[in-house]
Amino acid sequence: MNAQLTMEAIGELHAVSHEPVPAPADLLGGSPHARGSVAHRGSHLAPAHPRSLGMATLLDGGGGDYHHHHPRAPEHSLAGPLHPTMTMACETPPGMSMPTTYTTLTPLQPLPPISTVSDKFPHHHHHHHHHHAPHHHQRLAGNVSGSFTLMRDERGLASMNNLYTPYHKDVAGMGQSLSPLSGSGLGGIHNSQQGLPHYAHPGPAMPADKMLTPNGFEAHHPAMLGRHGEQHLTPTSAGMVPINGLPPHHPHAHLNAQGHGQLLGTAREPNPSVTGAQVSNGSNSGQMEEINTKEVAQRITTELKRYSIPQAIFAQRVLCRSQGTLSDLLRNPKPWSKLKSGRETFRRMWKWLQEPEFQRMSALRLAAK
DNA sequence: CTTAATAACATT
DNA sequence: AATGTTATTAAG
Repeated sequence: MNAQLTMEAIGELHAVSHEPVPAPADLLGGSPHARGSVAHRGSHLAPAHPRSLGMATLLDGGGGDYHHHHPRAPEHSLAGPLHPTMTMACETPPGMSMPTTYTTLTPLQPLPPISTVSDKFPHHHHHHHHHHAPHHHQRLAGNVSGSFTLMRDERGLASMNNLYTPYHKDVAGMGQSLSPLSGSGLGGIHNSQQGLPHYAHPGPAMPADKMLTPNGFEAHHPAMLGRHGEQHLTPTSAGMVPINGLPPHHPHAHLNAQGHGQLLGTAREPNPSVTGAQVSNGSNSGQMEEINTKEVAQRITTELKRYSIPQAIFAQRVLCRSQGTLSDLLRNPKPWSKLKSGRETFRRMWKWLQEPEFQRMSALRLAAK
């Protein structure tokens, strides 16, 4: 049964087929969604070309064939012990046993640069206290590797290999660059190349599958406002494996310095130059200051599409909300300042974005319906 | 703010 | 045509 449960849970995520490739420029074929009118989401078109990702390489280890334990647990039996870090869904599964965690510290690779930092899992999300003063806290990149090291076999991960495959509307078009985006006016993101995501390597430099998958190691996001140290997480991705020669190479164009004062609420500030924008923020998992809801919304949307995760699923498992809510939030994110209780929802989204692949997936397959 | 229900569109 | 997703809207 477990198997089934598990599968069911992860069943949500089927095949994945996306690529960091900056799509051609489909620019949402136009989803004008005229409110109150017919003809809404017109068409997402732009059938992406599914490609085999190397994501599997990430942590496929646990093909997900061995399930034992959990004699009971009828509904949500969370087949996998997650870290206390992540915010589990709303309901706390009764039989939550975490000791089972086989913290398989995969040795991964003996990264050269890493040797000192030894291990230390900076996995202390949650906990809003102790902040490090803005001193020179130069964290070695190595530290990062250590953090990822703690990824343990997640059978659920297997799902990553093949995620959903429902809509292929294509996602690459938007990219997380967040352009001007205007809450309600323009809505014209025609910036075709706006993408330039971290993996903006449209070039012909990918014979087979050089850049693995996005691994979602987006360590930094511009969505946060307020001050944050800058932690250059160089996600060497534990599972990155020696496939490409230059994994952590993100040609970010960090600029975007807005942030302070007003959280572009109505977003009427077309800041095209802010395209890439990523800087500030980074290590604040416990409590974030202001979250650029707009950004987060966009990002979430992108990621969801990237992995073909239906809003319903994400909303329910990660946000503990309904699909409609999420849809609305994503479409009309209100400025953090104006949010009251909705903040939590956004927090979760933000948090999710911060999570590494593993956790993200785990969260998704938490309670199976 | 959120849910739940539903219409509209997309995909297979 | 069937199934799946998202956008919308009314109600709590």
